[in-house]
Amino acid sequence: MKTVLKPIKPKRVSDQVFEQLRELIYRGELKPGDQVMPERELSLALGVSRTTVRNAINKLVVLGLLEHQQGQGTFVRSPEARDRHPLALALETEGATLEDLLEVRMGLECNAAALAARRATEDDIEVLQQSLEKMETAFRHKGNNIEPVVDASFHMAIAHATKNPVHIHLMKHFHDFLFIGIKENLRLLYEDPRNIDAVVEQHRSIFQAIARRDPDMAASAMRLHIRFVMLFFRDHHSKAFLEKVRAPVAV
Amino acid sequence: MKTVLKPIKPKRVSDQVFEQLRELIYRGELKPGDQVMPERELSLALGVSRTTVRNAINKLVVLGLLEHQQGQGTFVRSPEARDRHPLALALETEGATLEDLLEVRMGLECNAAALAARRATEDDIEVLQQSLEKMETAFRHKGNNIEPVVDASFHMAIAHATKNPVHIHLMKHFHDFLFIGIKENLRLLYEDPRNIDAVVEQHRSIFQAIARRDPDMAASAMRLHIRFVMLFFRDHHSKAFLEKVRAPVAV
DNA sequence: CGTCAATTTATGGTATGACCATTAATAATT
DNA sequence: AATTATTAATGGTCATACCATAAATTGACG
Repeated sequence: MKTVLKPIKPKRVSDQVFEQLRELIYRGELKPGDQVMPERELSLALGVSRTTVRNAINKLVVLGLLEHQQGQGTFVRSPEARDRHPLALALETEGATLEDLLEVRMGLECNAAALAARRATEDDIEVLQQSLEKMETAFRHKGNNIEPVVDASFHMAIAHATKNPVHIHLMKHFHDFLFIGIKENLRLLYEDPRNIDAVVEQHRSIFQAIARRDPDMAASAMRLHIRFVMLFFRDHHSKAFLEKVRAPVAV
Repeated sequence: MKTVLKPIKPKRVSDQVFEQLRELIYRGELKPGDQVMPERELSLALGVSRTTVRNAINKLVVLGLLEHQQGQGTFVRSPEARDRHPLALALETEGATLEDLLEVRMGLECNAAALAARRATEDDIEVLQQSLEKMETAFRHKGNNIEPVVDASFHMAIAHATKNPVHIHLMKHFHDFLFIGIKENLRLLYEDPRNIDAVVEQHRSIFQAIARRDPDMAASAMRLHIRFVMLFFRDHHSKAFLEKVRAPVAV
């Protein structure tokens, strides 16, 4: 019989720091514009040398997630400022549309939702619920000022709940063109409170399905959610197109 | 009058080193596969600290131009290899299994099959058919000597038929660790002619569904195919896995 | 009192030098 | 001849000190 060898991980320390920081950004705990802890503090807090911390941070700087400002600090770059991401760029040259992105997510995430419904731990469900509540309260308090990152964190939480390292890796690595690329458009979606309400409701359905361990319902709820977003943009774009046609004159 | 001021250069030392090295690569003085001077030598030759040299090199590594090999040196990456390895390497350290990969493919490719059924052109269908026939004849002539690449090309053909640049892009990046990484295991699958026969049959089902423009059937056929491979690897030492897969499968 | 320059402070950037970790080549052992 | 230890080369990490830059604070001066 073929023994399953243990998956040893000889990770570099700086890579582990890198992962942690990237996670903070993707989960929204470090929002665009935020200043990250100074290198000296970080090295102290993590128990590693400043050299190692610097390597990790530099990596994030090169990837466009962070930005150095000597004498001032290191800051999280706004997504709009990092449209130069190689992947995002590659997609543009291929003429990818928002709908293309959502189509792929349809396949990936419906499957992921089903897997999550089977394997989510109590902790996973806890995280999902928190993410959901975060969105609900943000909606009630600020009205139309919802950060797209809250949306993304919900989907990333589902990814983690699948316990599938390939899926998790995929979502992390391609996060930029799976979410960031459409952040501006998401703002459009969130301009209308009715849409926020609908999205929150859809998220709740997904959450409940996962919490009840119902894979089919989870996949189905996710499908409805993504389809909703898809239809919104299809509709919105056609509307914008019509407006352009009707008002062809000056600004 | 406003004179065009010189683009002042308050360059960081490490950036200057970075520029020099990048220039060497772009000008071809450092060709793919070449080893770059060890960090200690470089720092001596350039009259800067090793720290600075390392920063410059790390930047090039993140950008994919160089590649570290601890204990061995730092090498210039070939342009073709620049996109691939990071994913496959990262996955290994996370202990991803074959089943994890197939799970993700389940989501991606079932969706893709449905899309392909809707959008495939006559040319796409032609390519799919050729890929299918290639496998069939290879099976009849050489028996158990099927190259995994034939399998892969079928799936890539479906990806192209979706007309979704995001999916195509994803599959390209996926290809390396999705197919090449499991070459050995695929050989195992193809050792048994019955398996080849089954896989060919499954591919034919997928093809027919796409040719008949039946999205649901295409997705369903793809689901059966991937599940077959999944179950084979889950317990390929079991003689009776064929019976298991013939049994009703609810997904 | 207000303005502007000097000083302080916080933070990233560079410099040394030592040691750890990994790998391939080499020597030693059987 | 094959296997096993040793060594050497190289990237990775650590610790400490100091340099460079930019904001905040202070203080002299009008």
